[in-house]
Parts: sequence; structure tokens; C-alpha cells
Amino acid sequence: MKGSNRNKDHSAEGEGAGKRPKRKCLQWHPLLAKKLLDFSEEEEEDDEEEDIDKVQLLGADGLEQDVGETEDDESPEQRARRPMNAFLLFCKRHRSLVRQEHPRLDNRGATKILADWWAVLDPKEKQKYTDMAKEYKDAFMKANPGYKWCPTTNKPVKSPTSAVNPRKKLWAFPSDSSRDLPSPKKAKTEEMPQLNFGMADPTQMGGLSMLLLAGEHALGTPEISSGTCRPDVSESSELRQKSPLFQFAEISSGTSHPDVPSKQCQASALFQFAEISSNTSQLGGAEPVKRCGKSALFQLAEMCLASEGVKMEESKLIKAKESDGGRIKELEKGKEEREIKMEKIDEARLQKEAEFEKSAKENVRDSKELRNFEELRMDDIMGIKMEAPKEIKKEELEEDQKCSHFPDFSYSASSKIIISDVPSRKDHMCHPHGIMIIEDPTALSKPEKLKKKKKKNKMDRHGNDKSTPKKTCKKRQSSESDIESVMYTIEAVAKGDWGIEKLGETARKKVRTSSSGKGSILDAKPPKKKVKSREKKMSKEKSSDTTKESRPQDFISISASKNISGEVPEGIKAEPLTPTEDALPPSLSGQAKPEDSDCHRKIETCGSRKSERSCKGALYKTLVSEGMLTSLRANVDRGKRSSGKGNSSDHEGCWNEESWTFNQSGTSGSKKFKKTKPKEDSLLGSAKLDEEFEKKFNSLPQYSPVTFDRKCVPVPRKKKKTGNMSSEPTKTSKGSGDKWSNKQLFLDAIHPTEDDKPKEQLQRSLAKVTETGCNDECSHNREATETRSSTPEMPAVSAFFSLAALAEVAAMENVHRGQRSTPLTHDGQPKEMPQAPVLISCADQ
DNA sequence: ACGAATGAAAC
DNA sequence: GTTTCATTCGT
Repeated sequence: MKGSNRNKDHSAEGEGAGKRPKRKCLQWHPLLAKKLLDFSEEEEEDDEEEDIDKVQLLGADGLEQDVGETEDDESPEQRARRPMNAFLLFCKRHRSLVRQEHPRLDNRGATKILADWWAVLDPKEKQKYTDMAKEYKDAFMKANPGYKWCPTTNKPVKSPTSAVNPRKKLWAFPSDSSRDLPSPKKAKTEEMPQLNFGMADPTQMGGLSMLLLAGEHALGTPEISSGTCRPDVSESSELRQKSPLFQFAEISSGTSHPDVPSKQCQASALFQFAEISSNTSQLGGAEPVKRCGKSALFQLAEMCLASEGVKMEESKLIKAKESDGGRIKELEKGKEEREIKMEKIDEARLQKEAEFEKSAKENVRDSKELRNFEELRMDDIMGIKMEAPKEIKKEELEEDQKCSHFPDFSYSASSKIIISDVPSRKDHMCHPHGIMIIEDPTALSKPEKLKKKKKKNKMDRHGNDKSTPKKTCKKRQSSESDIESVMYTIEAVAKGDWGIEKLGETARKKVRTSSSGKGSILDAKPPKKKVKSREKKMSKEKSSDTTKESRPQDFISISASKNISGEVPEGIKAEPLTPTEDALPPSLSGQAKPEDSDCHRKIETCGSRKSERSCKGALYKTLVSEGMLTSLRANVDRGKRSSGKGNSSDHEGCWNEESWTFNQSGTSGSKKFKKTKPKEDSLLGSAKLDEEFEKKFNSLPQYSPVTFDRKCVPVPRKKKKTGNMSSEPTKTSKGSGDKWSNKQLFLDAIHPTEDDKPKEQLQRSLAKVTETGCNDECSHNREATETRSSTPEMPAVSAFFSLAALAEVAAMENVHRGQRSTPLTHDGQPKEMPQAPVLISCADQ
């Protein structure tokens, strides 16, 4: 939160501030705000017409707004920014990566690099950006019919009132100014979003504003929406066909759909998505909104609490106390019941897991595993829900399931990231199953982990890796994270106003504060991304806990990020844990995973049991030595900074933040929804547009620097050496693959502008890690991986690490940091290389 | 504010 | 063809 807004946008809110805000756009006045509130309250469903009238009135008051389509000219405020072109989109998406690599580079330099990358970029990939740009443009135009790109030569514009906007924006745009605002930028301002929101709507929104309000209102009050909405959605057909963005634009503009009511009901895919993820309410707008919302969230909260409780117990066992305890204790108090629940759940999970493992073992194939895993997960979820609900009434449960279930499913499909073993050997090493699933919902782990993790983990690690009861571990892990997640959830709820009664006390507090009135709804949006992600995560989190035997620590969250935007990185978990350790028959293990794991550990004890830990340790050491951790950290920090924005692409940021979630959920999710139920409401016109935009934006592929690097090896940035690039299409494209490939996580070494050394080192180290001690298979596999480096000599510049591995490392790092010394690695040489160029990027489709 | 890049649009 | 501006942020 904090970081994000600083940029330009504040202007909006504090118009007074005067800062530099680029644009003033129509500003939002406090007065307006009031009005806004009123409106929201009063009507939710009034017809558009009325709304419009009101709007007009408002407009009159506050500003002039011409709703008219014609373009008007002058309104200074409006300023919609022209849509970004493909290259800009690309820049936006990758700039952070570039910056990471080259921290010192100024933007210009970064831009150059980006240009180079762009030049090198595979046409196919480029096309994606182009298409996105086009789509966005179309949507934008639709929303702003009269919009002219250029003020025409005359650009009197600036001069006139130039004062206002620093930057640009002069032209007018026609009708719905509202939309303009939403332009990507604004939307971004994460924090202020509310403000922005408000700003836009009241005055100049025109009909749209009303719609938006109504929509928002609806959100706030599920019942209404539910009543009005129709499940079917007549509109859907049309809408569906169009891209969400487009639809959104239409809706917002009011052009296309006459039906007010339906609109209200239907939220844009994005919106829906968010809602769903949040569990809040209106799932489909369709039905039983209320219950759904609550239940899932609620359950989640409970789960968290429960886990917390468990954790506490364990922790006690381990060590009597923790400094943090206070909070936890409170939670604990009431939560015993939950604990019980958790236990049950756990049991169920265990069983399932066991089954899963078996199946997994049997099926070496990734695909199979994946499937199984997913299924399993689903089952788990189901089971959990089923069981958990005891308290909850059956009816609610059922509904919840419907609601949540569906969403979950979709999410899981879309949002989960599954990494197959194949790609990354390393993963295998650590995780027998080899399949990693990253769930968005994972939110759990991160935040808390930090705090607690450090403490606890230390303890655990020190003392008993093994000793700790399996359960505990798991629970613990989840628990810790859970708490955090809960907290987040709470916040989210607060913002969003979801009704979460039960959440912990803590939650309430927060909620209260934030949720005040209608505004709250609005508020919710701003944070949208975060909220969404969290929500999503929440829904699933439980499932993630599964790892039983393994120790919690293993999981990793890439905690570092935690602070970041507060989002949750989510947990990344490696489910599989260690078959090797306990029960796997050698034969089975031999097949695939175990060995891999062995590879990792090579350093420590190759032979005996290679626990994941050892692998981790090895990895950690390597990373530390190479300075990779440092770079990761840096990235994380960077991520914090930019956290709000969509582009957060940064590694950690990625996962943590939206990127991951977003992406996944975004594209696929939205689409699904759309198709399924297209609801697009007019609700938040602009907001949606933005959201859609962001969603899409996030879904755009992000390429690891390595990719580009390879392409252009030697040259200095300046000219694009097209030659090289062209030759090496390598993998850039591959990332685009639809399936999991998209989601693969690449850990790449980025070469510093000109420095090759680091890179080489990194590579070497990576190779070491991977191969050392490994059987042939390991290396073999590695090669097999998509990544194969183009040049045989450099093994793999980009090595794939499993998320789990990374997470583990991160966890270690945290510990390390906390203690100052690396616990695991005694010798660990935590030296930090200035900037080890390591990037983790996720490519989505 | 400026600039670095690319691209789209309006000249 | 040229001019504007879209994004990003360190100077």
C-alpha cells in the first residue's frame, strides 16, 4: 500500500496537493464525494436514465461535463490518455525486470534495453502485445468515442490551462469522460483507487457513473443484486463474443446494452472474478450470493485460525513461547474448536495425499501427476469444505460449495500454477512428486511466514528438523501463513466490505475502520489487485496445506516478498514432500523424483537421506554464494515499491503479487467466467475497464531477460543486433505455450549489461547444484528441459528451479537474515554479490 | 520537466 | 514524413 501510490496519481485525490500530478483531470471534489455517497445509497438500481439526470446535474454543479458524445473540447480535465501501443505495453511489463537487472540504469537506459528486447522479441510474442494494444485501443475508443489522439496540430491545449496537467492530455474526448480516467494509469494508483474512483464517477460519469454506483452498491449488498440479477444473462451472448475489455467499454459507455438491470447484475468478468475469488458475494450475481461470500471466506478464516491454534500447540511443544504469541494467543482462545476441525481436515487431507502420492509414484508422468494432483486437490477442497462446515449450516455449505466450488475450480485450473517435473529437474530433487502447484490463494504463507517463520523456523531448524511432528509442520506452516493470510483477508474484507463476521477479532478491527460505507466498496476496488489475489488465494488455501509429513519449513514462501505489497505471495508449496524420506520404496523413488532431490543435496549428504532440507541447503548455499539471494531480495524490494502496479512483474513480486494470481486468474479465469456467465455489469465502468486492462496486461507474457540475452549476446545495447536475435528464438516463445509452460518459473541469470562474469558464475553454480551429485538423470533431465541452453557450453543459463525450491531458499534466507547467520548452512557464505543477476520471471500466456 | 524507445494517429 | 504522446522514473 504504501509504496504504491506515490507516483503521480495522487493528484487526483488531493487535488490540492498540487503536486505534480500529472493530470488533474476532473478532479474529484470532496463535494462530489458526498454526492457520490448519496447516490450510492439511494439508488442502486434506478434506471440509467435517472442516473444520467443526476449525473448531469452533478456535472453542472461540479464541472461541466459534456456527456455528449461529441467531443467536446475543452474540458480540461478529461484527459484520457491515449492507449498504449504494443511497445509501451511491453515496456510497462518488462521495465521492472530490466531495472532489476540493471539497477543503476536510468529509465532511458532501461528503455533502450527494452527496445532491444522488443526488437529481438519473437514475432509471435510480439503479436500478443500488439493484439493486446489493439484490443485495448478498441475498447478505449469505444469508451471514448470522440477521442482524438492528437489535439491536432493546434495544440492549444496546453497553453490554455496548461497549468493543470503537467503532462499532456489535452485533447478532448468525448463522451464519457469517466472512462478516461480509468485509464490504465489511474487505475494503477492502487491506493488511491478509491479516490479515483470516486472522482471519476460522480461528476462526470454521466450515466455510467450511476451505473457504476449501482453496481458497486449491488456489490455491497448482495441481496439486491441477487434479486435483480438474472442468472441467465441474456446479454451474455453478445458480450461473450467480444473481449472483456471491449465489452466493458461498451457497457461503461452505455452504448451497447440497454438493460440496466441485467447490467447491474452482471459484473464484468474481472469484477466477477474478483468477487469470486474473494468469495464475497455475488458470485454470479446470480444466486445465493450472500452465503457464498461468507462461507468461503469464513471457512478460510476458520481454517487459518485453526491452523494457528495448532501451530501454537506445537510451538509450545517445541518451545514454550514465542514473542509473537500475543496475537496468536488471542486467536487461540476462541479457536480451539477450529483446531479440532483442522485436525479432521488434516486427516482427510493426509489420506488423500497418501493416495495421491501413491498414484503419483505410480505415474511418473507429469501430466498424469498433474491431473491426479489437481483432482486430488479438488477432492481435498471438497472434503475440507464438507467437513469444515460443521458449524455452518448445511444449506450454507452447499451453496457455498456451489459458489466457491465452482470458482475454485476454475481458479484452480486457471490460477494454479502447475509446474511439471519435466521442466525442472531441480524441483524434482526436492519434491518427489515433482509436481508443484502453486496456488494463488496461497496467500497464507507469506506474510506470516516472515514474522513467525523466522522465529519458528529457526527453532525448528535448529532443533529438529525431523523431530517435529509432521503434522505440526504442516499445520504450522499453514498456520503461520494462515494467520497472515487471515489478516490480509480481513483487510481485504474490510475494504471490500465483505461480511466477515467471524474472522478474528483483529480482523474486525481492521474491517471496521476501513469499511465505512459505500465508499468501502469503492475502496475495495482500488486495491483490487491485491484484494483479488488474496481472495483467490484464500479460497484455496486450505488445500495447499496438505503437505503433511514434510516439515513446514520446507515450504517456502518466498517470503521475502511478504512485506511487499502485502500481498501474498502465496504460498508456494510443494506438496509432495518427501516420499523418499519416509516411506518410499526405493524402487519407486528411484524412478523419478527422489533422485532429483538427491542431486540437490549433493553437497550435504549425498547418500543417506536426502531430505529436502539438504537439497534446500545446497541450493541455498549456492544461491547465497552466488549472490542470487541478494538479487532476489533486491527484486523483492523493488517489488514493494512498484507493488501496486500491474507490472509488478518482478519475480517475487510476481508471485506474490498479482502477477501470478492475476495472470492466471486473469486470463483464463475471466474468460471462463465470461463464457460461463457473462455478467458484465456496467458497474464500475471505468474501473472495470481498467481492471480488464490490467488483467489482460498481466496476462501478457513476460519474458525473462535471459531470453533476450541469449539472443543478443555480445552486443552492446545499442543497436539491436537483430541478426542474433532472429536466430535465436529460443524460448521466448515457448513461454507462450498455453499450458503450464506459461507458468513456468524461470530462474535466470541475467547478465548484467556487460558483465558476463556473474552470469557465468551463476550458471556454474546452478549447474553445480543441479548436477552435482546428481545422477545422470538429473543432468539429463535438465537438458531435456525446455530451457536447454542454446549453447551447449553454458549449461543452462537459465535453470529451472521449482517454485518450491525457491521458496525454500527464500525461507532459508529469511532465517538467515533473521539470525544473521545461516542456520542451515554453517559454512554458508553469505556473501552477497552486488547484484547477482537472477531473475525469476513468469511467463504467462 | 526531460528523456529513451516504438507505435499510432493526426497533421 | 513529421509531430504528439502514450509509459517509466532517475536525473
